[in-house]
Amino acid sequence: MRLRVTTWNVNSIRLREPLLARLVETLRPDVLCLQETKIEDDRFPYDMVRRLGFEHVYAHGQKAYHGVAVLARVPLSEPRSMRWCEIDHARHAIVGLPGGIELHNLYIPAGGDLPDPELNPKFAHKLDMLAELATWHEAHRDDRRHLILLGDLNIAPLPTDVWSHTQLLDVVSHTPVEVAALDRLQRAGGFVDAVRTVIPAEQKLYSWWSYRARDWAASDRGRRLDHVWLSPALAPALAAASVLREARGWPQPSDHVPVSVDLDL
DNA sequence: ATGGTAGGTATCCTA
Repeated sequence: MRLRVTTWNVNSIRLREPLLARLVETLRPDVLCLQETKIEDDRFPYDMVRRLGFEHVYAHGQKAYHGVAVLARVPLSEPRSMRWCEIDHARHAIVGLPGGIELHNLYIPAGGDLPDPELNPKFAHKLDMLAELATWHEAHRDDRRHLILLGDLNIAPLPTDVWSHTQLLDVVSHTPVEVAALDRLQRAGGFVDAVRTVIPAEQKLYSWWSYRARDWAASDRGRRLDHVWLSPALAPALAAASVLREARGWPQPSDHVPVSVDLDL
């Protein structure tokens, strides 16, 4: 069985119905993981996503901010959420997928503008959530398990994951302290960066472009903030990975584009 | 160096 799993920060699900339809036409993902749905669960557009072919849905959202959801053509098991840093943000959905896979859909805090946890509580929250996740994965690691960790991690770890490594070293999303926190989480689960397995680290690769650019494509000042990681036992199933750059040019776009992997199970 | 845009909400927050 081949499973296509896609992650996409939609920046409001209510505004993206036409783009979700276009994504389904373009990629036909079997599992579509969303972040920044910005809607409470009882108002989630279940009918709309069912019309797009996703019969199985787990939404974990809140009003106006954050919110994650998993839409699937295949059955989901044991849907649940996790709460971190004793803050009630909807940032983490977990579901079981066929083949004994456990999927973690994450929306890591963006972290504000100032990269100093003493002065900026949003940056402190970002580092704290990453640290708590790392500790959790260290404690629960079992290399026989099939895990997918994906989502908007709001960090571009490699020099080629940003348009200018030197100019972004003190910009939140690419600071050394964030990259170290993300590395610790990756090592905690032994996770393989699926997209960089397929697309070499020498190649510039972005999944987000600011809305504020006059011409996002011409300036191309992007960052790779969206990731798909696989646990060691699942990594051999990786068959393909891609970033749908063209989606940034679709009408009324999200500032993020979909990132996908194909798994042969 | 600064400000630029988008989305949700209810007048300013977050990204």
